[in-house]
Amino acid sequence: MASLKYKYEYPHPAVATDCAVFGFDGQSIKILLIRRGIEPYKGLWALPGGFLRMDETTDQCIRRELYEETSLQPAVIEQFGVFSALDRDPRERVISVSYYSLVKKSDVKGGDDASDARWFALGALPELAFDHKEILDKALHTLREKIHFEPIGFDLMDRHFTIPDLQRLYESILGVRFDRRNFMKKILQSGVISECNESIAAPASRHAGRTPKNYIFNQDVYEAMKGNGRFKMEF
Amino acid sequence: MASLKYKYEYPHPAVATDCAVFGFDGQSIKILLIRRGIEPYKGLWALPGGFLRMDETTDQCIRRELYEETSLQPAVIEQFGVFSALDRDPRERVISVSYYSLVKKSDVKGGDDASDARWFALGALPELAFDHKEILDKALHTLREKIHFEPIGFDLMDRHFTIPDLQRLYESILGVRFDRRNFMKKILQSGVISECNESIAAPASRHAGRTPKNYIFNQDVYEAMKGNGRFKMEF
DNA sequence: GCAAAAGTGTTCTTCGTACACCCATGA
DNA sequence: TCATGGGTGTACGAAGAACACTTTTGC
Repeated sequence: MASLKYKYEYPHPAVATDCAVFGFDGQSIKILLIRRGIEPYKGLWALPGGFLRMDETTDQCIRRELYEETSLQPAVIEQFGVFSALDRDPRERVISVSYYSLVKKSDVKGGDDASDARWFALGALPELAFDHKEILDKALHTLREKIHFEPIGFDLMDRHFTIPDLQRLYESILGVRFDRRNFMKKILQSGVISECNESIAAPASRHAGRTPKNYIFNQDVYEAMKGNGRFKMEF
Repeated sequence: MASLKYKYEYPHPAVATDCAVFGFDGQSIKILLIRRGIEPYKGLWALPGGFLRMDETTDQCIRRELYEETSLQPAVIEQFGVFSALDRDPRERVISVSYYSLVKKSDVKGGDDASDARWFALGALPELAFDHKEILDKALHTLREKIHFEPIGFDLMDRHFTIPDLQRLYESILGVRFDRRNFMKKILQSGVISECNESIAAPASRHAGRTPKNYIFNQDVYEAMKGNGRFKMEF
């Protein structure tokens, strides 16, 4: 048996971080899961994450674990909840500090082909280890609340994107349909995106229909809005 | 020295909970703080809270600590963040799972006269122990975000209240002033409050002016709104 | 040429906002 | 009686919602 060399006057729980990584493939929102290679729950899928070290904050911990397990270094990682049920891990008492992350398709090159990491559609989730289904549900709920008031859609798409893609992203996250004309009018009026005339490498093969225009997100315009008025993306 | 009888294979941090308790006295929003009787930071003021036990979740922990330290059993306690800086506690590595709570003046009878617990106005805060100023700032930020879309004002007031009181509460939390007529029109139109003709015990001594009407919050109306439309209290 | 998807403008309604006067109460 | 604060309604402008046809593209 391993040596028990860390000693405390009072009992301490273990602390771990977990992260629900969201991605968008042009059609619908996806979740990145990792297949567990060890017990407990060996063979089941789980959120990336791992135990906190003494020389790192929880933010640093989840970034390190994400990089180790998926090669991702996402721009956006937000902490949204803590899970502390007594029996959530059969090995010992573990507190999970939970995060969600938004990644662009173009960032994923590394982690995507790892055989033990895969993207899953929300409607086709496998059975998850631990209480990770509960964590994922809360992450999704938080994301849905947040998308109304922060331009998080752009964190999920490439720098150049089309308005129909953006609309599909919103529709996929919120599970509703919008009127194309009103969506376009609203997002354009807000000023946070502008047309982009550079020719883009891959026009992304589609099946039929007119070729949509490309746009870019104006981070600076949004930053200015935060102070004065308020960015809203409700329908 | 105390015996170190709890042993682990890997190092574990301690886990504690802290809670920013908000109350409203009819004029402005207040915070409940506790004076520390022991080192570290002895004599300074701190948020109520304490260490997690192995037989309780963090939610149970903060409720227990609140009751022990302030005799409060608040209806509303929400977890909003985790603080994990390496040096936030000089004794050992401590992760703080942080909550805010909303209490009614009428609930406070117990904890209010405890000599080591006091309400402070936001503009007159004493020096706080640990990183509790940072925790409080984030709690306040969360509260400000939330008040736009959830009727949390009613959790801070007695069951019977007046519209001017409610307006002062919103103004105090958000730090702005509203037009009386528009405020009243909006809150009445929403349907979540209705006039209450029962005579109320103490009309709350005021200095001058017409006696305001009493209203009550319709929880059921609000619950119905959550599904269909959306409760908004923006100005 | 046909099906699928994208671009474009107008009308109507709803909501937000600005604004002034009278009334009840306590000092 | 005067000062303080509460109650009430209207008019204007901005934003949201509903709505149809034409254009481009792949098959």
